[in-house]
Parts: sequence; C-alpha cells; structure tokens
Amino acid sequence: MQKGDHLFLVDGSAYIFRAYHALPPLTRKSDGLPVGAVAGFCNMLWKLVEESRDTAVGTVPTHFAVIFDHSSTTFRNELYEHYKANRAEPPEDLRPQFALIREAVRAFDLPCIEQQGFEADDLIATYTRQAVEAGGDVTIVSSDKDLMQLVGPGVILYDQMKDKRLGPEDVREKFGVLPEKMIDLQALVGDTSDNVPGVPGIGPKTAAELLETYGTLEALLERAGEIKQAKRRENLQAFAEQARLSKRLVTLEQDMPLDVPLADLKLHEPDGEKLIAYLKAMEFTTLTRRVSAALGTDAGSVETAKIEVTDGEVRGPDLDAGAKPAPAAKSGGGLPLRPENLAAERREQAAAETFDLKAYATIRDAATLEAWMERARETGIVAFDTETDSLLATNANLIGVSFAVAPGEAAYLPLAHVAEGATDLLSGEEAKAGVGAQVPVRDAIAILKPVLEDPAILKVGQNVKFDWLVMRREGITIHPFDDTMLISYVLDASASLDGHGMDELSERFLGHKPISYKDLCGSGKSAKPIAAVAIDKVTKYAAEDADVTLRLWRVLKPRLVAEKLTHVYERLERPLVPVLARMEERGVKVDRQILSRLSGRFAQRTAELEAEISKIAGESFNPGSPKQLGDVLFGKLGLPGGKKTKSGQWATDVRKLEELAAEGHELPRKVVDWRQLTKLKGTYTDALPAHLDGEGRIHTSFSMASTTTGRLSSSDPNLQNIPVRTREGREIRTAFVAPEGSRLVSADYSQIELRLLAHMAGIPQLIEAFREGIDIHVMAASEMFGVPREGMDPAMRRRAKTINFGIIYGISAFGLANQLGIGREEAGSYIKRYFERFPGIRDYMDGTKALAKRQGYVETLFGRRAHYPDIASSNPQMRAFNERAAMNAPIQGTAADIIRRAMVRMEDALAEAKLSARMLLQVHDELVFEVAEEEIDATIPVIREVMENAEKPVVDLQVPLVVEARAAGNWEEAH
DNA sequence: TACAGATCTTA
DNA sequence: GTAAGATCTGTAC
Repeated sequence: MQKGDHLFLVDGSAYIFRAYHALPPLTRKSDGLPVGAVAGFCNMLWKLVEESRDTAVGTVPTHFAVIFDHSSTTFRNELYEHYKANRAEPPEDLRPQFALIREAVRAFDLPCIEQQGFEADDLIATYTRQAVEAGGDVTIVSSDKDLMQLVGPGVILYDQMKDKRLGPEDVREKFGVLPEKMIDLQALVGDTSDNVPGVPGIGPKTAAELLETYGTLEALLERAGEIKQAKRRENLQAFAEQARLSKRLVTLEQDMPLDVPLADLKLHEPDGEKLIAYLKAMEFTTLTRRVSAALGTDAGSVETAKIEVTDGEVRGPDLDAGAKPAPAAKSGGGLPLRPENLAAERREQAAAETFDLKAYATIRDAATLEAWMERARETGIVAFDTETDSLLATNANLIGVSFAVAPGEAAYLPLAHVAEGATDLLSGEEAKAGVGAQVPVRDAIAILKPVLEDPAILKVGQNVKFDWLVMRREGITIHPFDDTMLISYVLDASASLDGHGMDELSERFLGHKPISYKDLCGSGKSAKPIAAVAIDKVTKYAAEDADVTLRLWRVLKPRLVAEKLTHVYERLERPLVPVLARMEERGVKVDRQILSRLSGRFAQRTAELEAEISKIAGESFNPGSPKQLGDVLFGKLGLPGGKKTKSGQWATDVRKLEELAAEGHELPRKVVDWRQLTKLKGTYTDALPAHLDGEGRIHTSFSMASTTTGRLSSSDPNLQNIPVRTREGREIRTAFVAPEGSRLVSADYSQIELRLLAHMAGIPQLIEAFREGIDIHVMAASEMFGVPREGMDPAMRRRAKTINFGIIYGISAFGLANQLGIGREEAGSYIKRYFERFPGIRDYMDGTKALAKRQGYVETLFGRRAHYPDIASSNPQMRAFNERAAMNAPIQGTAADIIRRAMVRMEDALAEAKLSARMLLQVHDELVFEVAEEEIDATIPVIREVMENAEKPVVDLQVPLVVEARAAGNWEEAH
C-alpha cells in the first residue's frame, strides 16, 4: 500500500442484513434452499465491482476486502457482559445463507475477512488506519453510524443504497459533531440495539450540544456540576462511569493484530469462470448473464460449481490449515462449531493420532527444501524449530532447522553437522567429511527467508524468542508467529503444572513422550554437541519437535478463543517476544574493572573475617556450611539454639544470628558479614564477568512463562536481583554503565502495587491519598494509630509500611509478627485495626478468596488468570498458602500486565518521537534504557508518558500511575 | 553427576 | 505473608 492507492472495505455483515430485508422474503432455488439474501448480496457486490471498474465514477480501488463479523463473542463482552445481549438471533431462513455469502465473496475472488474475538468494525478500523498511515485513501462501504468515527482525511463512508458519499462535513450535518467526536457522542447517547447504555435522558441533539460546549466527554463529566438543568446534571453525575464504559464499547479497535495483512488485499482481475460457476450453482440467471457479458466469458461453457452447505458457521482459515476436515464441520451431524467444541474436538483428535519417527525426511539439497517451502505456502502454516550449539540464544549458532507442515509431515534440514566424534582440532571441511550432503547455509537461508518473513504464512514455534534471536543472526526476522509455550502459559500458568517446556506439553496434551535432548546428546561430561550426533538420529529428534509443536498448536490455539484469553495472548504475550528479544540482543554494558576491584576487596575482607572466626571458634571450619556452623555455635560454644529446620539442622539464618549478636556474642556478627561478602563475591563480582561478550556487554535471558502471576524472570545471569539495599551491594550497580556519549535512564513505577490495591479494592482514603500525592505510609499510620500526619514518628511510619506490604502479600498475624519482630497477638491487633480503618480491604480480600475457591482461578484487570487448584486442599497450611497467593496474584499480576503493555508500546513511541533510546532491562516495576546524552531531556518525558498511561484504554484506574525517572552514568546513580 | 535444602539477592 | 534465580553444601546415586 502506498500513496495514491485506494482501499475499499465492504461491511459484509451490514450488507447481508440490508440485502435480506430489501428483498422478498422467500426466494428459494429449485432445491428449496433459501437464497434471497445471497442474491441481494451478490447483486450489490457486483454493482460495486462494476462501478469501481468504471474509471469515470471516481476513485478506483487498488485494494479490496469484504469484512464480516465472526460469530463468537468479542473482547467487548469481556468489558460488559450485556453488550449486544438483546440482539435477536438471525431469522431461520437467513442462517444457512451466511456460509453461502462467504462463498460468494471467494467466488468474486475478493478477500473475505473475519477474525475471532473482533467485530467487522474493528477490522475495518485497523485496516483503515494502516492504509491511511501508508498514505492511501479508504472508502468504507457502509452507512453504519458506528463507523463514522473513522471518517477523516482520505477516509469516506459510502452508502451504496442511497449512493451517497459521506465526508467529515456530512457527519457534522447528520450528527452535529465532527467524526472525531462521534465516539463521545455515541458514549453519551448509547445504542439500544447493541445494548450500549449511554446516559439516560441524553439523545443525539443534547449530546451534540453538550460536546459543543464542553469539548470532550471527559471534560463534560468533570464539569457536569455546572449544568443548569437539574435532571441532566444528576444523570451525568450518576452515570459518569456508565458513559465511560459506553465509550470503551463504541471505540473501535484500530490496532488489532491482523491475520491477513493489508498488502494481501491488493485487487486483481476477477476469475470470471469461478464467479460464473458459483452464480450458476445459485441459479441467479440474470446476474450470470450480466457478469458473463461484462467479463467476456461464455457462461454456457462453464461448469456449475458444487456448493456444499454448511451449518452457517465458518472456521477461521488458519485453524484449518493442514488438517483434514473435521467431522463436526459437516452439516447434518456433529456439534456446531463453537470455539469450545472445536477445542474439545482437537484434543480428541490429537490424543488419537500417533507418531511415526521413521516417516520424517532429511533435507539434503536445495530443491527438496524448496519443495517443503512450497508445502508451507499451500498450507499457510509451518511449525519450525532451530537446533543450535547453545541454550543461550544470544550466542547460539545454527546447526539445523526442522519443519512440520501437517501432523506427521515433518523434516529436518541439517546445516552445520560434523562427523561423529569430530573435534575442534579439525577444520570445517575435514570435520564435515562423511556426514553426507548438506545444503550450504547461505543457500538455505535464501530459501527460508521469504517463507519465514511471509506475512501470509504463520510460523508456529515453541519458545519463539529463542528461534527469533537465532534466525536474526542469519538476517531473518520471523513474522508472523504463534508460540505454543506462551499459549499454554496464558491458558494456565500454575506452578504445579511443571512448566511449559515442549516435553511437558507434549505429555500433557498429546500423551506422547518425545525423544529428550539427553537421550540424543547425553548429559554432563559425556554430552556431545548436537552437530556431532548422527544426522538420522537428529532428524528423528528435531522433526519430532516440529511435529509436536504443530500438533500442540492445533490443540491449544482454539482454547484461547474458547476460554476468552485471546486478549492476554495477543496483547500481553506475543507482541512482547520481539521486544524482549531485542533487549537481550542489546545487552547492558558492564565495567569489568569495577567488578574485579570489588572482588579483590571482598576477598581480602572475607579472609580477615575467616581468620577472626577461626580464632573465636578455636578451630578452622567452613562458615558457609550451616551444619558445621550449627555445630560450632550451639555445640562447641554452647549458645542458646532456637528451633531446628525441617531436616533436623539448627537454624542459622540471618535472623537467628542477628539475635545472638544482639545478645552480645561476637562470632555471629562476623558470620553475618562473612556471608554477605561471600554472597556478593560469588554471585555477582566473580560470576558476572563470565557473562561478558566481546563488546563488554552482558545479555540476560528473560523468561516469559515461568511465573504464576505474569511477571517476567531473568536468568543467565539474573539481572533482576542485582543488590541495592546495602552499601557494599549497591557498589555492584556502579559497574553497570552507559557507553561513551550515552547515559543510563532508570524509570520506575512508584508504589504501583499499593495503587492497584487502592483501585481494585476501592478504598476511598487510599485513592484520595494517591490522588493528592500524600505519603501513603504516613496516611496509613495516621489512620491506624490515630495521630496527625504532620510530624509523623518515623518508627510508626515504618510499621505502617510493613503492614501495607503485608496486605498485598495476603497478610497473616504469624508473618507480620515475624517481619516486625513482635508478638503474634500484637501483630493480630494491628491487622484488626487496619481492617477496621479500611473495611473495604477485608471485603476485597475475602471476595478474592471466595472467587478463587469458586472458579479455581483469579484474574488481573486485563484478564490474565492465575489458577489455584490447591486452594481447596484439606491441608490447612497448603490451603492458607494458596489463599495468600490468590489474594496477591491479581495485584502483582496487574502490575506485571501494565509494565508489559508499556514495553510493547515503548519502541514505537520512541521511534515516533525520533529518539534513539534503547530499552535494556526490566526489573518488575523498573525499565532501564541507554540514551544518547543529547536526547535525554526529550526521552524521559516520552518514557514517562508511555509508562504512566500504559493501562489505558482497557482499564480506567481511579488512581494515577506515577513514574520516577533519572539519568546517570551508571545504574546505581540512575536508580 | 543430580538433586534438595538453606541462604541470599531482587521487586 | 507474594513472586522469582543463583550459589553453595551435603547427600544419594
């Protein structure tokens, strides 16, 4: 799509109803099949195509699509359950015509587009935006007022029946406001047919008048108190939230993920024969004649098409790819094709299918590889997996690639295999002797690239971020893709599930145990590199992985729709993959010298401490061994020991040691210091340099699927637990630096979880405090202890702070007592007081617990679920633990969702502002960037803007989100 | 060599 | 009291 191009978008669903009602009710073809709406639809569509072929009429389309509603529910039902709830079922004689009409569109050789979870209007909005951004013009063929909001420069609405074209001024004439205010107008007026509530007593005229005066809906709601008419004022005040909800319902989604990219809507000459064959089958004689005349085709010589009538539901194209038609898809028998039925059906199919490892192919030449890619083009979907020499994506080299295009139809492409037992001493050619032909890597990449980057071919992977990074180094950017690991994670992230690795998923969902990596390469010292394993063995292993991935996808993907989790997957998971991949790819610069200097200092100090410890103990022992330490402290020195741990050892944790130190014993204090320093040295200053690459940068790996709440985790190395609390620890952060000419910017959400608690539990005092910018811990202390906020005793504030955090963690008297070092009774009375002052908190926590028990899971504000099957356990400890986790998950998880949204938006926002800042790290509520010095002042506001508004427009928070951001030469100063 | 437990680091 | 990962020790195999 480019400047000068013109996109025609036909609102197919609206077309159907107009055609149906405009024509005599019972038009039937000879076998009794009702086809009135089909006839009307075809006539209208043909007229449109004819007109647009006539250059004299006006703009000529270069791109064309017919858009339909999908029959399933949409994300709007998740916002508001009554949305479109009072819609009547379509008439009995119209229903069988839906599938025929979609068939008609295909006979016209036009793209027929619908997507699960979205309305036709959202598709139209998204295509429109993309076309306009590409510099093209758009004609939306519809007269639906819901689409008026899209009218603007280059975009018009075309009412075909009245032959009227509507621009911005026409919208104003009709509704009294310009298109950009249509959303606000609709939000006020509501819509009885769609069950959008609006504000009672406000119709189109009043709404237009109010918007004229106040500008926007928000301004109007805020200043509603100024309205003179009493009833109108009261309604606007009482139904403000309802108006905001309505606004979200009528706002079209302009940024939905498109299964069919805009470029694929390019118009081409219709296939006359195909169209005529269809029209003959429908027995539309007049139209057949007209079409054959216009296209110069002899209708008599065209064979009538065989049209099979289905039950009126049409399956999404990608779900069917590579599959035999499912029995339920046929008319007459089986289940209707609801997403949940499809999901169940897929699960049964998968369980019944077997694996034949001998059937997998090894690709040894370019022509065979081409043939496999051709199969991928036919099916429109390919599962794929890379084999490499490392588990660390950021430095893994490609050894081979496997594919699956249909269940059981898979192959392995070896690229860099060497002879069995080959060593590093052999040069490339020698090492490859005897392994047989391999397609040269450059040739293979040239053949793979157009497929892996083809927007019309869906790539399915398991942990795609890994393959994405590996292929990026070969110059390929995988797109579009689905990730079975992430789908599984969204469906159920429970820790008890034992992860979302392919082997686990295969056993769980396919009942099949694939060859493990260990089986193939061995483990530990005897492990050999996969490149040196016999290719026939690797073929079985690798092709099986691709096969498993494809089968998993077929089972899991329909469940997303059935379980209403597409939003979480498509907005919070999938788009984050390339974002995180790039962060990992960039890495963060670390100063080796600083770490080395610290290591030296820590080594010296620990040696001194060890000497002192031995001297006091009267013997040399390992202070790092809790067993030996316990023996010395509580045996030899006879200090008062406390409780023992589960395994019968004396507890020697820091709390106990501090306690002993407070009693005046010398040794425990030294052990505590020794532990801190050895920890810092062993985990950070010694370990981090091993991760440095040639450029002095460290590349962590972010895991998207290893927490139950939606948080990310970081490993190899973990950069989310770099010390910050103690002075010595903090020094490690000074080693994380920006390169010459740049600085690090750290931006973190202030109190995000407490803010979310305030909103989700609806606690007026907390909300008020956050709105006013009052110190939240001072506020809580003042409420609890009945003292004024001014001149608050810092100790009281600290106590309140601990309790505030305890609440988020699902407080217990036991835990709070431990944390504060007070008695259980006193802790219990604090909690009681807290709940008395903020009764909403107890209600919210009890409600969340009850919800978790009833449905087995809880949800974040964005619909992410956390499952707690053990919350009904008969073991009181386990039950209590699950209850606390269930109370915490919506809060922690919503915060995680919000920063995910910020991250997904961040790169575009920076690019739009023409800034070159690079996002490097995420630490749960903090993002770290590398920013060119001269761009810092321009960059920080953009980062804050994105982060502080990341929840919008899906969620309306009652509290502001506040982000603090700072730039410095190293992470310690920036944080 | 593999794993569990203790301990420590972070939000 | 929530959510993680790394390292070390000690033990089982």
